[in-house]
Amino acid sequence: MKKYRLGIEATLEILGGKWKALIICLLMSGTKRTGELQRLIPGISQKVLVQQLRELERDGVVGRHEYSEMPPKVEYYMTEYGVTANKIIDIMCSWGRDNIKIRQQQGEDIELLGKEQK
Amino acid sequence: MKKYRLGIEATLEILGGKWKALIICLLMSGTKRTGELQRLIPGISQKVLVQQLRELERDGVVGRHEYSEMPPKVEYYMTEYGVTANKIIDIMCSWGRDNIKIRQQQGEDIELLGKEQK
DNA sequence: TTCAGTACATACCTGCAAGTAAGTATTCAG
DNA sequence: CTGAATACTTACTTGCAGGTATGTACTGAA
Repeated sequence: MKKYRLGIEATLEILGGKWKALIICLLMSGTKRTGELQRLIPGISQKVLVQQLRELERDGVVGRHEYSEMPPKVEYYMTEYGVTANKIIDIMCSWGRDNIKIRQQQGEDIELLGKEQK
Repeated sequence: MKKYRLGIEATLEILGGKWKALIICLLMSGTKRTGELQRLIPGISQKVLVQQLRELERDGVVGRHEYSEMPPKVEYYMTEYGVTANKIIDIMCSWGRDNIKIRQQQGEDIELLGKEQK
């Protein structure tokens, strides 16, 4: 019997992996192929990418569509349920961005890459 | 130079520790002493509690007030900045609770302890 | 003079998420 | 029949968050 003390624990299990939020952000803007994700996330290894995608799939957040073609082609997309996480991701992103700004103003040597919209 | 790809990474660094969200939830409802927190979080070790509190303090989320009394007395509380995380914590909690409910309906052997309000 | 209460620190250990590197399967193009 | 392209496995290694156990400092009560 698995026990949670707070709902947030379940949330962190699903979205708290090192790369999961990033993967979700990318899939939010549309279906992506495996190799595409890999190119969009420099630094992640293939093993870990597949692993995180499998976990997100298991948790019902992303879907996987395998075309029976050769060479292989697999696409990942947000499920209907996964899209409900949108609000969380957005809030966490904007709070984090604010936090980074504050720390920059305090002279910390940090940077937010890319221009996240909003 | 520390680099972030998305704001959410900074958020997870601050709120993503194993016990941090729980600590914040408890402090949301008022100032607490060290020992009090320890009693409210069965399972956490003293070392880790202190460690997480220090990190939250370093990140400006909680404040620490030390009374110069004997025996020692220390109190922790949410800072003005920390309170801005309220919305995140709430959303993550409610999304997680929904997730747990769904999984229970699917017959998974999990449970949400305590009766979180709302 | 020993113990209880409080809030730590310090040293050491462990498990698991993540990283590295190499192998598998399939088909078509040349 | 070799190599490229794609999407994976599998085996091994590493780093570090978190856990365990014990020590320190201070004072008043018994």
